[in-house]
Amino acid sequence: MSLSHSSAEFTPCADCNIRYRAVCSTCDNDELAQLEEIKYYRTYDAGQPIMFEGDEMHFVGSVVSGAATLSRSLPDGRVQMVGLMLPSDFIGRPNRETVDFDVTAIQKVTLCCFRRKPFEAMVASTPHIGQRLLEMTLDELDVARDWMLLLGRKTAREKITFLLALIARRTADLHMTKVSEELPFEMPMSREAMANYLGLTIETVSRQMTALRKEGIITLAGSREITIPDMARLKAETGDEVQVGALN
Amino acid sequence: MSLSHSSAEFTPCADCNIRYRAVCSTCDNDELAQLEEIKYYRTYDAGQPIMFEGDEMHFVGSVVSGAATLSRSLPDGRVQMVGLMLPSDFIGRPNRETVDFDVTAIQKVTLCCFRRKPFEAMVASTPHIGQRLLEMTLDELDVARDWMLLLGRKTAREKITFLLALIARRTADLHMTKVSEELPFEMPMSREAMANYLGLTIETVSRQMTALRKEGIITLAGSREITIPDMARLKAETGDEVQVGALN
DNA sequence: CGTTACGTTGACTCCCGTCAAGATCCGTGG
DNA sequence: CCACGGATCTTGACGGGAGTCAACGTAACG
Repeated sequence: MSLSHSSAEFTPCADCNIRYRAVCSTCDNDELAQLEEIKYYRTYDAGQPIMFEGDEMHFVGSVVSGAATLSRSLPDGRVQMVGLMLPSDFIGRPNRETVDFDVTAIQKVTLCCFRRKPFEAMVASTPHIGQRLLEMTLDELDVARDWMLLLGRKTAREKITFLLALIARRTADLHMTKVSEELPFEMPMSREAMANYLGLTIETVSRQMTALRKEGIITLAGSREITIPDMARLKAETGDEVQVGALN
Repeated sequence: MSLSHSSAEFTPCADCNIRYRAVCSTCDNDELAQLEEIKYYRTYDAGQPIMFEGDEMHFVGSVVSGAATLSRSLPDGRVQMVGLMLPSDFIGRPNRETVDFDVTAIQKVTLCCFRRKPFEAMVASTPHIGQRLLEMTLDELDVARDWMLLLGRKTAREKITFLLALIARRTADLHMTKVSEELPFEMPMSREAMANYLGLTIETVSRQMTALRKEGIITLAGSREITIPDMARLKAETGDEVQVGALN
């Protein structure tokens, strides 16, 4: 038999790399012990589906490592990414029977899963978890609203440069490099995923990438190895910054 | 002195029309009494600003009647609506000092306000409120994600017909009319608000409305009085439905 | 009746999507 | 090791949908 996922080794919560950022970050030791009872790990390879829209939701859980996407589609096949789930992000919704978007691994991803029913019981009995979940959900809502501004009002170039700046910044944060100087990073997603994130076609994504390269705003080595020689110059293209030197 | 808002008569929570849907819906009598201590009403006329992005958030609260919008903007003035707040919806975010979008009344709106600090204390001490707030926030996130699909992937015509169907349905729900037959309703927002909702220009909105009128999909009496002779026909234009009769 | 805000319509432009052809990368197997 | 095939990415030609700019209509209101 070939499962679409595999189980991974058990890590004690105390040693977990997302211990202080995930839904469990405000739990005390007793609460962690309870969670440890109902948790298990799963990993999915890049490209593998994790859940399908309409499926029964058997578990909820946190992204421990890697990346997954949430996406919604129209009946004719158009797809829009609606969530990019990175380490510490929480997937699934308590008190909801079915999944309401497709969840897909875009990199090899490890999830810390909780069976839904016991988790719901814990949310009800453990205010800490509910409070943290509220905080995280409000943050996600904020992100979603910025994303709406991007989808509704930004040009293709602004969308692309915004995404590049976002990923570059996150990579820099992760590696503790300073943003001031030359910034090389790897794009964690395909052109198609970028297009679905930004509400564009892959052709437009590709053309914009080429244009940015030709203008020297980015350097490409292969399609995913990107260097940003001048972050300010990139940021100036996102539409988010006031243009200081602008005439009028 | 002319304030941008006025205070409204006090209504006991027990008599409130959003008693069973708002953030307080799961509160018991004691908890309601506590809320009643810190609540006050405010009304704003159509078009009036309620909060500005960046302002200190002095209060949070529920929409009791009327409608307000949340919107984000780019420095050059482009605007995207990111929330449409209707009766029972909750405005503001506990544990956040500043407002992060503009809040504007689009109809005469009455808010049931709670001073932020005491409300935060209640959220911390009253699990009921936090749980309800979590539920409502998750619902909003769902709405935001559908909205992202609309903004990123739908055509102008699909956007418009979706919005018309949405408002028509909500009006029908409110008046308990059956959706089967001819459905007249009033658009609660200007062409500009529609454009900001949909990520379009007012000209495109106007043109699409005219086109729909000429095709007999809607009837217009004035710019806001709309009748839908055949709901199925409107829905078929939204892109959300599988087209049963479609060849291939 | 003038003023002002709001909505409609037209002419034109251009950005981005569509369709199609190549190019590049990569894993698999002969 | 190289050939093959498929997936992914790039590039080009082209067209159309939606934006821009401008003029005009219409409704609301003092």
